[in-house]
Amino acid sequence: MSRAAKIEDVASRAGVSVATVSRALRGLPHVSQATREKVLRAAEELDYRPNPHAARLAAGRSGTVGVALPVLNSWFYANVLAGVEAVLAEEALDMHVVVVDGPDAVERFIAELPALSKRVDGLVLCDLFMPDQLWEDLAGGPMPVATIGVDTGLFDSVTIDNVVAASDATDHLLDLGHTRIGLIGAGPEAAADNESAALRRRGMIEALRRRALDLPPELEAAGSFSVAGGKEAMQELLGDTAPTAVFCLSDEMAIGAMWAADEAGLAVPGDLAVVGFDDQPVAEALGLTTVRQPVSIMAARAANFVLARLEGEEGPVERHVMPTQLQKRRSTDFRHLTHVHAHS
Amino acid sequence: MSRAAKIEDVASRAGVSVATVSRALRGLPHVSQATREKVLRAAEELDYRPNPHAARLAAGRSGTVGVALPVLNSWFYANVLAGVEAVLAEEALDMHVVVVDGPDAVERFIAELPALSKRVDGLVLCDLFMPDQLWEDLAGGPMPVATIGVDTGLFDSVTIDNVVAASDATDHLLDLGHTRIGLIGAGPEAAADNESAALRRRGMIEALRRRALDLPPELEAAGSFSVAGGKEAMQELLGDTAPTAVFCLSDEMAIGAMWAADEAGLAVPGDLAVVGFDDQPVAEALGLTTVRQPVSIMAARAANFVLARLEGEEGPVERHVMPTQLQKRRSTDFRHLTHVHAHS
DNA sequence: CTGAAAGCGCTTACAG
DNA sequence: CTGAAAGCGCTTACAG
Repeated sequence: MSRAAKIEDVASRAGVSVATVSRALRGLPHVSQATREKVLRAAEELDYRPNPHAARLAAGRSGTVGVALPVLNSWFYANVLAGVEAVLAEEALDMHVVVVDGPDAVERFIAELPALSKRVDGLVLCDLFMPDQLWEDLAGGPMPVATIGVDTGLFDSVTIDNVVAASDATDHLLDLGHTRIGLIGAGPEAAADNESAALRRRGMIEALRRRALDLPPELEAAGSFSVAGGKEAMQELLGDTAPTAVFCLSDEMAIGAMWAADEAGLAVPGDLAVVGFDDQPVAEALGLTTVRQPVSIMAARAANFVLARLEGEEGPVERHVMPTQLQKRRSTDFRHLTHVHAHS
Repeated sequence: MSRAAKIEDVASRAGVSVATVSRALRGLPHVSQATREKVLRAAEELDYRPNPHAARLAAGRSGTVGVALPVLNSWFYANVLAGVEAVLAEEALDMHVVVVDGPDAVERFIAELPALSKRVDGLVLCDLFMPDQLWEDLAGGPMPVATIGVDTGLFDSVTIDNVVAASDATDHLLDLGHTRIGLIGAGPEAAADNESAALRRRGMIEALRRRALDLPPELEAAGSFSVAGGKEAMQELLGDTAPTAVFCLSDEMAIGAMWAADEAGLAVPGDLAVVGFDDQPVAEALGLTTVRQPVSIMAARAANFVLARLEGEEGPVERHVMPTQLQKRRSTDFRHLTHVHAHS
């Protein structure tokens, strides 16, 4: 009802100076037990809440960690955000979300970095791709940074081995006897703005090469990382030169591909085997074979890297490569394939 | 390289006072064109970025809107967050995310409201349920608030008509000839912490009553709003008293229910018709009949309500009830049903 | 239109 | 262990 209490009110009520209140409330040393209790009581009685802006201005720290990611509403990034948020909430740190969607947004992000550095103490950057020079500029700055999905060698990072993950997935399809395998999610030009996609493409091509196969242009289709994007890409791939299997760079895309197959009257896996990427819960429900990556753990680890640096950790750059696992399910099940072959 | 410029540096470089710099940079009136340009140039040359903490402390405004939601990584809430974020980013406002998961977290949220009110100018509260008294306390405060999924009558709100949505879904199943219809997502005790679920349950019961049917306990199963939760709930419902149709309170749950049905050797919709809620993209891909709600629009509208109040809008409380639409798809397709009947 | 000055509410050396 | 005082970097009446 009355105006909010400020530190001065607490000080006078406790009969001490504001400096002492500040120390006592933040749990700093050099405060006698008796004084501390007196202060805590006064603060309690006044329902005192420190003004964060004043504290941040005075201390030169924001108690905030920034998180940059391309979108908020895909399964993968929503889980990244949730993972980071959980860690920060535990430490009573604020989270500052920045959505960096597309090349223009990256430019804006870069331009606003000096401003951003005034409002966050550290940064988690997820799947943000920018020129080397800018990474180095960032590294020259004072802010601890951890990256997810990108490994610059300059910052603590948590990634997966996209090449291995993709070649595992491809090997699985090859082992099932497929020779015409399509790729949905990355075209030959993927690289600048989506390094992960480029690496997965490379892993796939390497696996094909080992069996003397290649990835002709008519078996590749890019598209947005969504159900609709996957569907459209699959439709592009259908026709005379249709593959017998597709590797999709996200589960959403894989579901879209299965949808397109269904509409075209193709059975999965009989006429078309499908592999996804991520292993979101829906994938298991649908029997979708997919590459599992431990999203929450990756996000939490990146957040913890930043926290450790904020606490003064000085060690060398940590570059964690997390394991992925191919989850083999119905969408590539050879038994189904056999079954279908019996039909034809 | 050198230390970051502050407003004083800009002032002296432009040859004006800091007050003038402040006005010029924020586009306030009463600054001559010539002066403004001089200031802008100086700011540009020094790559000046205002310190947000100082500005917020001095102005008593945070330029930040808070968003509270139960989780970040479900489809629905991820889209709520994305919708709010898009609106705020457009206005160059910061977003402060607060995850309020479960009753304990609600208590903590309430306890921290005084602190929160110092760091945000307004609040979007999504599916937050608390005692009437606390809503009134909030309404007594200075902060503009908009609610999503809750209509207290005290704040601008955007909701759907859960009763109608659920009875539409139920009517659809009844029209198809189902008489044993299960409910997944809300038990008889749902209410305190999940009003939407309680309302949907009521809508279902009303639709059943109109046909002289009821909802016996063995046809209800609560569970977490996830694929796994839906699966478990469905498994509970299977057995001697299994329903021929289920209404699930989220698409994730519906997908889990279909999964359980599949594992039990039941065909959808032949042996079990399934209806979901939300209409996420995957639902269409799977042919899942579901209630569509316009999530992004709801989120954006709530955010805009808060913005309008922040800009001084004084009108009466806005209570928007958004339309929902039942999307009829394969998972309840009567033709399939007929087809199956022919078999038996 | 412009400036001098007070003030926003904290934290942090510096003394004692 | 504790306090007085300066300072963090802005905004905003108040004058002119």
